[in-house]
Amino acid sequence: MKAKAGSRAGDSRLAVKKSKAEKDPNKPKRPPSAFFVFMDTFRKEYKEKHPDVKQVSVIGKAGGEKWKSLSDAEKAPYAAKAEKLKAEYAKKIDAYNNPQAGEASGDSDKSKSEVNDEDDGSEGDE
DNA sequence: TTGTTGATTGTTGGA
DNA sequence: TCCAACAATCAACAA
Repeated sequence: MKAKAGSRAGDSRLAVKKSKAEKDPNKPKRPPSAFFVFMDTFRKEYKEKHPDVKQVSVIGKAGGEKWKSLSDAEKAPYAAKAEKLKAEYAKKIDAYNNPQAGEASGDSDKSKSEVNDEDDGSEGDE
């Protein structure tokens, strides 16, 4: 799996920093994948167990190994959250691609929709 | 002082 | 269909 990682490592981030200024401020950021959602929690736990370890590289490796050791059931909650974020990202991207669509609808004053995504009621899936 | 690097995986978007 | 770019994090080092 390192085969692909090799390409990304370095080049991608380098481009990010350089082109960051050229990025569109209105463009929504990509939603964190299930792995990143897991990492958010994992980092906190790792820091508690290893307060001396502050190297993100080390935490990243540890998180990667832990992630692989997790079962689908363990990843489920993280994947579910990632999907939710992905759905919100889709809406933002749609608004970004069609900014007039939202204005034309006059949703500006009506901040309805969204929000309720927390308890949309689809929880009873399992 | 400010900016980049280091590593991880997943997801998305473009070609 | 496949590849490249980008998402968070933060100490540490370099210019």
